Formats: sequence, C-alpha cells, structure tokens
Amino acid sequence: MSERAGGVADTADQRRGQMLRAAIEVIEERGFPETRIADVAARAGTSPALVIYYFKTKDQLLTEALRYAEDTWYEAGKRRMAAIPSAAGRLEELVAMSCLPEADQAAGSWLLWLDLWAQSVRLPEVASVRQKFDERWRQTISSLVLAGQEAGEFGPVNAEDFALTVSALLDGLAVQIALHDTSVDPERAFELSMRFAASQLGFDWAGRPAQERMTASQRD
Amino acid sequence: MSERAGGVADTADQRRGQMLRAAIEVIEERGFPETRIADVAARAGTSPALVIYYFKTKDQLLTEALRYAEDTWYEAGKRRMAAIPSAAGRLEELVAMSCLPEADQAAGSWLLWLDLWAQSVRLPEVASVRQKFDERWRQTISSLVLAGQEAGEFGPVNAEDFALTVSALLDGLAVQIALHDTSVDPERAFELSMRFAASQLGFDWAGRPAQERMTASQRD
DNA sequence: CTACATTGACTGAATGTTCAGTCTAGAAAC
DNA sequence: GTTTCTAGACTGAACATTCAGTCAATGTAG
Repeated sequence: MSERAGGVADTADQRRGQMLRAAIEVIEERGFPETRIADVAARAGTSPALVIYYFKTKDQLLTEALRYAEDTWYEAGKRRMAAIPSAAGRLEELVAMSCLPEADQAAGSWLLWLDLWAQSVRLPEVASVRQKFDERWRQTISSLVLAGQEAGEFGPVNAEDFALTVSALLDGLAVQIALHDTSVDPERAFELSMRFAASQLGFDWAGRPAQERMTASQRD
Repeated sequence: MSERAGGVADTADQRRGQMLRAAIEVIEERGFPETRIADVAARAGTSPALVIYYFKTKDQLLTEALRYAEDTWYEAGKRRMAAIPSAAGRLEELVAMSCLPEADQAAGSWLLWLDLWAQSVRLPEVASVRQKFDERWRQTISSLVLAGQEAGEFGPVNAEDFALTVSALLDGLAVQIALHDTSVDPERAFELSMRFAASQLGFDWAGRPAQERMTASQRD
C-alpha cells in the first residue's frame, strides 16, 4: 500500500528489524544455542534462505539480535530516567528496571542476559556486545552518583566502586529472579538493593507505596 | 576414597566418575550445548557407545556432571572452612572461594555457573541442581553469620537478608571475573565484597597481606 | 512508447555434515 | 553359561548453508 519515498532501501531495513525482533523472541523462548534459522524465518514470515541473505551466518544474526535487544533496553531506560528530577529517584528507577518485571520489556531481558553471558565465553563478538553494554551501564550509574553528590543528595562514596558493586548485586539478583528462585521475588530484590544503595550513599529510603512505583514505571 | 575389594560395582563407579570428570572438562572448554558425547568419550579414553551405556542420554550425562562439579566444589569449600576458627575468617575464606582463582579448582567453576544458569531456564533437572546448590550456599552463609553473632564478632543484621545479598553480589562479580571484564580483577572483587561484608556485619576489615591470603588458600 | 538490460529481493530444492543413539558381537567376570 | 562391559560400524534425523533461478521495479536506447 505504501510506496513511500525511500522505497527499496527502506524495506530492506524494515526486514532486518523484523528479523532481529523475531530472533530475540525465539532466543527468549528456545535459548541462543537452540535457536534455528528456520524458527526465526517462520516467526518473521519468510524463508530460511532470506534470513541468510540478510545475515551471512547464524551467529551473525544472533549476535546482532543480542546487540539490538540490549540497545533497545538501554535506550528505553535512559528515556525513562531522563524524566526524573532527583538523583535518588533516578537511582530507584534504575534499580526497578533491573528487578521489577512490571517495567514493561524487562521480563525477557533477564533470559537474554543469561545467554549473553554464557555465549560471551566463547564468541568474541558476543563478548564485545556484553563488555560495551556493561561499561555503559556502570557509567550511567557512576555519573548518576556524581550528579547526586553535587546536588548534595548523596554522601562521599567512590562512585566507581559503588557502580561496580551495585551492578554486580543487580546482576546476581537478576539471575535469581530470572530463574524463579523460590526465595527471591522481585519485590524483595528491589527492597534489598535499595536498602543497600541508601546505606552506601547515605540517603533516606523508606520504601515506596506500590501506587507510586506504578506511576513512575508507567509514565511514557 | 575407594575400597579396592569392590570388583565390578567398583569399576563401574570408577568409570562413572571418570566420565563425569571428563564431561566437566569438556563442558568448561566447549560449553554445555556444544559438548558432544564423542568428546567426553575421547577424553575418558572410551567409546561413545559406552558413555550412553552408563548414562542413558546426553542430557543425563551433562546434568549429572554439573551436579558432580557443584558438589565437589561445595565439599572442598566446607572442608576448608571447617579448619578456620573465627567467623570473620571463615567468611573471608568463603568470599575468596568465590572471587580468587588461586583457590585451586575455582577457575573453571565460574564458566560452569554461566552454563548452569543458562541451561536452568529450560532444563528442569538442571534447574533443580542449581536451586539446591544456591540454597545450600545461602544456608552456609546465614548460619555462619548467626555463629558470628553468637560469638559477638558480628552485629545484629538479618542473617538471611545478608546471605541473599552477599551471594547475589558474589554471583554478579563472578560473572565479571569469568568473562575477564576489563574493569574487574579478582583482587578488586575480593576487596569490594569484604568491605561490603565488614560494613554490614560491623567488624573491622583492613585487608590482608597477600602472604596470609596465600597461606589460607593453600592449606590442604 | 517499447523492448531490452540490470539489479535487488526473494524462494524451493538440494547438499553435505554432524551427531545422538542403536545394533551386533566379542571379551571379561562370576 | 550367563551376565556385565566394551567398542566399531551404522542409521536416521536435524540443520546450516548453497545454488540456480524467479519476480518486480527501475533505468535506458531506439
């Protein structure tokens, strides 16, 4: 129906995106190593041959899909945080993104992370996606801390040590949440993380009513 | 360990052990999903057919191998800790086991954990290995905390909250270490973990000279 | 305007390999 | 002589990738 300007090159990009999103869905369902080209093709409504036509190899497709997913996750988070005025509030949002599945897309992200880590061991391309993602994430945290310190919200901790520690803590909790560990539900993970952050950074945190958390998560 | 008189049942058990250890080595090298029966057989110096004879299926072999590895790791740790008198010392040993590769076997464990997590998502047998392993581990930590509190070494924190938080922190750091993250070396991970533990439990920790850490790790 | 050429998107049917698991039969233990 | 172990050869299915070409759109020369 739409012969918009851009035409050819445009549909090609759409196709790629379509396939990447399909790949992410399949990876979440079947896991990285069990994902077949045929699955992705079927999900995207095309043929295996076309998938290979766009991405030379299976690994390239899957790696690119992981990069795409991480970028999307990160961008969404950045947008969310940009809307929050106080550093403590932004920190809380950041923790919520890592712990609470209510934060829309999150649910599948954890599963992707597990695969991302496992594949990083042996696929250099994947390893580099992960390394960049992690650095960016810690950078986000530590500059948030610096901002909070300048604003007088936070005490004088080493921002990088804090970023490293919280991000590790959140990763560890994410594993438990992703795997439905019987003794760690998202709420508890959120609570423990916030208590840790508050004690380290020296701000008061008394928990928020679910109401308010909902509101913060749902704004667009 | 093994009585010589056993005969058949004995050699059968030896064979199993041999194959399980071979499987662990291969999983560390190639990753869980890429491990072939033929690899394990070759490593154990037998035929693929024999591997199937002992373990009905590939998944059974690999799952049992993971269980075997985790049990071995945990038992070794328990033995080490039993030899240390103070609660703070035992805690330090426990953190060292998770962070420092010097603690002999550890190096491969991290890689196994990544696979353990990733496979837990879809293989219930593996999930149950993981769940039990984690519970046991947190249990170890929290009873250590209680012991330390009774001995007056530690302040009054909630032992279970602490166990959950530290174990998550250690898991997160283990990921970085396993993947050779450029900004997290084992020493730093150890340092950050101990600082966290000390601040939470309210004991003094000033770091140990490498000398002493070596001694503690190398005892047999 | 028409015929022909070119190109990018796309497909169905091979191709070839890799493996988990089976089968058969021999050796060893009891 | 029966049961337990062991290995080499084999089978069948799964799958990534290749190939040979179709189709539609966009020039382009006469």
